Amino acid sequence: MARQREDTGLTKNDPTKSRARFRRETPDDRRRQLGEAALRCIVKHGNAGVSVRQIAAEAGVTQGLITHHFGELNELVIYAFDIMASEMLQGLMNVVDQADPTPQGRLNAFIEASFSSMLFDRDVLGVWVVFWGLILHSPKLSFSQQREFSGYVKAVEALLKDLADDEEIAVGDMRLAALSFSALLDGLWLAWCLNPTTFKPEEGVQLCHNWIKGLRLGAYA
Amino acid sequence: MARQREDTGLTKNDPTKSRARFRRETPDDRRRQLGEAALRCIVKHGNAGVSVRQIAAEAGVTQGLITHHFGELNELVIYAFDIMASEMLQGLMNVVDQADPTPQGRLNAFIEASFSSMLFDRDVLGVWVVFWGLILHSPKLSFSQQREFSGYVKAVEALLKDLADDEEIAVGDMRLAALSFSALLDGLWLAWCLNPTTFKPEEGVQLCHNWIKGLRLGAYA
DNA sequence: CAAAAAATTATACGATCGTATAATATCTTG
DNA sequence: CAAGATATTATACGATCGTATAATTTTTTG
Repeated sequence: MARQREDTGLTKNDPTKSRARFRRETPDDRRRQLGEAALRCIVKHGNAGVSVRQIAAEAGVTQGLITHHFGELNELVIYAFDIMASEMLQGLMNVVDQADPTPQGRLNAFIEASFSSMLFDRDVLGVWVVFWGLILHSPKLSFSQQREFSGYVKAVEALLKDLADDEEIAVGDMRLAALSFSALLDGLWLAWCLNPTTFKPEEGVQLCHNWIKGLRLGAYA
Repeated sequence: MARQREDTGLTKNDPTKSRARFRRETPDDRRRQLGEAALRCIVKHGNAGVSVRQIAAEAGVTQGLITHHFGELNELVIYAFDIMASEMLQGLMNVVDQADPTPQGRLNAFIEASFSSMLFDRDVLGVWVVFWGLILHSPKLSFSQQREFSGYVKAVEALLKDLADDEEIAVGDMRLAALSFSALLDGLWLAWCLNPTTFKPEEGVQLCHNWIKGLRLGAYA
């Protein structure tokens, strides 16, 4: 029996303008498009979205392109993770940099942004959860995550250190304090996304301020 | 061309003793065995372990049994989640109940157990991460998780309330305080499992005590 | 001990999966 | 404008997936 031709699900890659049937793109551009398509697939279908065919279709391209540009699917996944992680931290720090340039103002902006729809979003968590699962089983991806997490905690540590310096708060180990605050943020994020009826984002903001009050009162001296 | 017979991968289900080729079990027993086999598969292979064939092989049984006892795979997954979640909370509370029966002793035991290998384990997180991913896309599983999380936070709240009553600590909203402490624990757990070099479990315990010190100093009044 | 009940196996079907290979189309360059 | 470089498509292969169905085996029961 003859094998049936596979359906590519191809829909896009419009040359738009010329009569060409597809457009050639710079490897960098195409890789970026594929990375972003991968993120959209993960948002839509979770782990099931991590698939050569689905991602290629989402990018409006045939499957072979992924092999061509990334060798294997896992490499595309790592690339997509780096896109997402860096964009997220970038977005967060942009908000901070546009805030009132006092230690208090910057930290407040960081907290508000953390509980805004930019991060406090089930779709966003969904993507992270998929990556966490992969990180636990892929050394390469684990390495990327370590870089990302280190950058995040360092940013938090800088914010807290500025506050502590400004207000002369005694803190024994600033790295640990930053770790604690990061963990609080992540934990609240996780809890809310898994079950948004548990508490309101404003209550999350309040709890962050309570944590900072503890810092001010010397709980971490 | 004739279709090739599928390999069942069957290895167990020994009748051991009689000459029977397989053993009939109570539906309850078999369901439990399949649930535990599912958890082992998830530990070993992450999301990829959630598969009828792999779970059946792990349980030493053929695939049809899963359809027979659960109808569809998703139902088995929900059952496995309930097994894991209830065993975890149960194990935690057993430790607490065997501790020095003062509010301080019980809370300390809870913290120590949270950072012991019972929970602070990459394999354990790996299972949770898989379930989180499924919870975000399965309403039925989401419902199970809400029950589980509610029970967990209530337990934390009871521990904190006993401490606050005993030491006459002012706490504005005990539910929110418990939510914060739970989030801290979860966040540290997540961070450490994804990258165990970030901090030492003892440092995590220290951070919990710092949080409680903040509570004592009135940060949540 | 025969017969009914139901737990379990056996098998099949159609989908989708990741990757490899060769053909083809587009774009750049001389 | 021809020709080379390579981005892209087209196609194939074998594996695994979830579920449905029917045959078989064990166990209970009358």
